[in-house]
Amino acid sequence: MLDELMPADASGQPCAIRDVLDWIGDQWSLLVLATLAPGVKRFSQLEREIGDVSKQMLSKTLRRLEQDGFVAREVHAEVPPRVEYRLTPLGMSFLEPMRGLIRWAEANQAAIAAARRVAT
Amino acid sequence: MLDELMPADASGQPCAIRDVLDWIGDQWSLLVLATLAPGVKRFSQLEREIGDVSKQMLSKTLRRLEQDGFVAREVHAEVPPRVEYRLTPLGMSFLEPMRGLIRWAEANQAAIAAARRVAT
DNA sequence: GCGATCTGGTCTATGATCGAGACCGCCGAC
DNA sequence: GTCGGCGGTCTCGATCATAGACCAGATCGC
Repeated sequence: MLDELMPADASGQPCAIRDVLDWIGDQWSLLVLATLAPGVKRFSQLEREIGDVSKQMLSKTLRRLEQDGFVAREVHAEVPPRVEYRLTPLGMSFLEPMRGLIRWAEANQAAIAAARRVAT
Repeated sequence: MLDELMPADASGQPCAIRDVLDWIGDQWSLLVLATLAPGVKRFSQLEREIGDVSKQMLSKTLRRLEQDGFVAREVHAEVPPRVEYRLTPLGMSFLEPMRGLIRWAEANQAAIAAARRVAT
């Protein structure tokens, strides 16, 4: 598993780690996914909840997540316009392993903060 | 867990997801960690195995991972110089949840590739 | 002796990327 | 009429990554 990380090794398969990093390895995707976890949200709601994301990056991130099938976008033709984003089943299934990562992060936050302080 | 993602919410705690993203959310950290998983490696060995990382980014990434306590750096005063990198226990423990993510990636690679193709 | 080579990096020039904030059309409230 | 909310897009600098040249120190072939 871990040995399959060449850009594209002899077997020609594109390497899962690299793919997952391509999909969600940027600054915001994970945050958006996590913010969307509790349920349907609107654009400005995401903007507010995440707090320090620019509209541009939020828009871009959402479009990419939509393209990759992690979130679904639903436009309601009202005034003012209402656009809702929700996790697809794929997006939800992705949250599963993510939870493991977050749990780890919570458990080891202190250890890393300590390591960082000690570092010369 | 997932609802704790504000930049720094009322409770003042720095939000685990954001932290984990700060630590390993960049393009190369995860790849380096995974490459280092099988055991001790030298700088140029990492460079070769990862393949498309620049020396600069590899150097920078390694220094950050070292600072954060994920990898240990050992310099042998020989000629030519030899520098070895290895995972610390913290780094190894991090690989645990990562494996879940990689498994997910492998299982869902096809689904995402499909979603991407369908995307208008 | 004399250059080539190996190592683990750093430095520099150049291009990609990102964030802040202005701007947009639409409409209802004031 | 003009102010605001909505869901974005556009433009402008600042930041960031990438490729590739360069470095010291020692050893190797010749």
